[in-house]
Amino acid sequence: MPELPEVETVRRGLSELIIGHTIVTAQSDNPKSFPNSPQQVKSFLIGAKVIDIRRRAKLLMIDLSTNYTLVIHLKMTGQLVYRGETAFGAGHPNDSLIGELPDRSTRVTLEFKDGSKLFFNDQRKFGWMRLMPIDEVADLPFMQKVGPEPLEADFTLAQFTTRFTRRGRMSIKAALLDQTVIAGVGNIYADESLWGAKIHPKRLVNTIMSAEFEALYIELRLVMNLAIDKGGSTDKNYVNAEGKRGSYMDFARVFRREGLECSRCGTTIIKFKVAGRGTHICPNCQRL
DNA sequence: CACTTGACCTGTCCGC
DNA sequence: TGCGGACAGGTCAAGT
Repeated sequence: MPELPEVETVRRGLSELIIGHTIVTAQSDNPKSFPNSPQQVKSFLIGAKVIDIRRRAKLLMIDLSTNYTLVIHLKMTGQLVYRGETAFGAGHPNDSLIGELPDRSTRVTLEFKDGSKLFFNDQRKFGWMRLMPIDEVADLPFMQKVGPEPLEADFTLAQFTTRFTRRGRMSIKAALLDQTVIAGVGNIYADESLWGAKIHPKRLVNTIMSAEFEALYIELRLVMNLAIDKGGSTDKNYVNAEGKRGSYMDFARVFRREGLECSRCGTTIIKFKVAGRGTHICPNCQRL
């Protein structure tokens, strides 16, 4: 499930692959995945050149020479995979997680002038891409209320702690997952950072000590930066812009490790539900 | 207003 | 082997 590190990995990969390319055709099989009208597509997407690719929280924005942008949310199973005409042809040896494209989960296909293509795949159809004027992005309700970027250099411990104060009666895990508190945290990095900070996910925010907030602030940034270094986490579906897996799961300390030993104390890791999400902890390191 | 639950989807896995 | 149901989780709308 793409969270901040996965979306950032896709952003970096796509930046290398499609900036400067001109879109010549666009096809979609599903209006929910790509709701724009044919007229909008013809006027603002076809013939447009890719100028820049940005990320905010878990959203990607592919900025175009028409002053429009493709805003994209991958949700749980979305993939953005680029294929050159020859580099990843059928049967070509590579370590891609997926095969020939398009396949049955392909929702949108963009073709560039040189014949290469960008595929938006999404098994569960929760994800979407939407063409809109660049200067209207800031007006989206989500953009109005989303919290700060946790990896920005100027994001301080004081800001981090303050963001939680209005969520005092919520569990710390629910607050971490709340995009209006901090941007980009999902289930994987919530569990991983709480283990690192030795905080039980059900602890109410107003019981968290300042030293624990400091540990969580440090761990969250550590874990997300490591995940970006490793190209993100591939649990089931996630792949980067070349269709390849991320390797953070090889370094995960609790996520999807129920039944295995905690690397810090040897206690068996357990799984249960918090805030409606599958949650993994070391019951010895993380206590209520 | 603060917070929780259900809906959106489809593929996979488990138990009978 | 087939089948029903639980489960996976990001976000928004609806409900408490």
